[in-house]
Amino acid sequence: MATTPATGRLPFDPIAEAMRHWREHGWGDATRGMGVVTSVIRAEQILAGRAEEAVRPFGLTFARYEVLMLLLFSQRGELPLGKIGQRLQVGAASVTNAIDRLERDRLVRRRMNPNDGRGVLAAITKRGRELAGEATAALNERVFTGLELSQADADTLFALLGKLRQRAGDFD
Amino acid sequence: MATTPATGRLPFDPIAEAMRHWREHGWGDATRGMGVVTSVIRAEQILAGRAEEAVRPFGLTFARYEVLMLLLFSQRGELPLGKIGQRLQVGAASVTNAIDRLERDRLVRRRMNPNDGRGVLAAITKRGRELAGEATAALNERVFTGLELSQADADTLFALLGKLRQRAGDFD
DNA sequence: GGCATTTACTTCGACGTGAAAGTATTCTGG
DNA sequence: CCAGAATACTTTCACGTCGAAGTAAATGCC
Repeated sequence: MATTPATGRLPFDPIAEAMRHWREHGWGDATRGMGVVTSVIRAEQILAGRAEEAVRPFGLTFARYEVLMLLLFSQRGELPLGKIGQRLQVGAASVTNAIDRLERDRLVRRRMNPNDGRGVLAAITKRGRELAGEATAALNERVFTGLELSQADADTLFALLGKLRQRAGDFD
Repeated sequence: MATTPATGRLPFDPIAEAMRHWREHGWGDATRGMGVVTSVIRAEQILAGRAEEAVRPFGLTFARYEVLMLLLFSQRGELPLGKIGQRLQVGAASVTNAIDRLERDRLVRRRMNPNDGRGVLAAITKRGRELAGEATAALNERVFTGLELSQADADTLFALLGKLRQRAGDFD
């Protein structure tokens, strides 16, 4: 009848396997980078999947949740769409899309930007604030706490990813 | 006229900023996890974006490239679709989709599985092998080498992500 | 002031992905 | 041997994302 999304777990590490192939083909100098990139991608699949799952009961996606939190934390509870894209590092089209759906669910309202005739402000609603709070509680409890890494490992991982992000030109 | 995808870089780390908010709201025990999860997601955006870019000139996406490499490395140059999903950890629908497009571009051919009437084998073609080789050269040169991390940092990062993946039940 | 350029969004199309449901085939327990 | 369950794919739908192109308003520069 119905099929589940993810398949079963493997008896070996597919990334280690790929690295073996890389070496065998004489691409040794790229092996480390390949392993890192592939690992980041796979870790993201796992963690993002959990986040998505935690937030789904609230009718949210993680992308929309992020927009909501950004607005929640903003001083006036509203931001120009462009700023949102900048902060979340997604293209303008993605922001338009997210705001469309948040507005459909009355979690956000679009407003003309009084200081810029081209601009649009997304303003979080009361409902939006409430839902953001509930979704955060779920995320904190079901995903952010209880990661399968010691605090020291988590700190190291965070630091290394920060280094990578910064050097990649993400901020600063 | 046309707008570029990503916006400019920020003068501060948006993740550090979010962590500050988390602490202010009394969610201190989830702050570390939030930082790690968010960092992994953001790092993936950066690295996957580069990989996608490197592979695009060959008419490939990274997802399809991965399928191609899996077939290239397989002993007979062909695998049942189910195995592919298992190895890449994606759902059956995604595999069907990827194979559809690879077949459209004649990089892969579908074959009935002689040992299982329900099954389908994806077999890489000569063109597929050639393109996979070229795309790999581009990836190795433009993405996998020259990561902005020292070898030691890269090794640590790889090890930590491996620990995370394994404990999350990815393999083993 | 007035025209070219830039900026802020929106729209459209292509793509990958998960969820859910459908079909065909193989396996299993009695 | 056969009915029910599990498998292997496919299909459809919702969604997020990028790339490209379009519109409208603000800026810049003579």
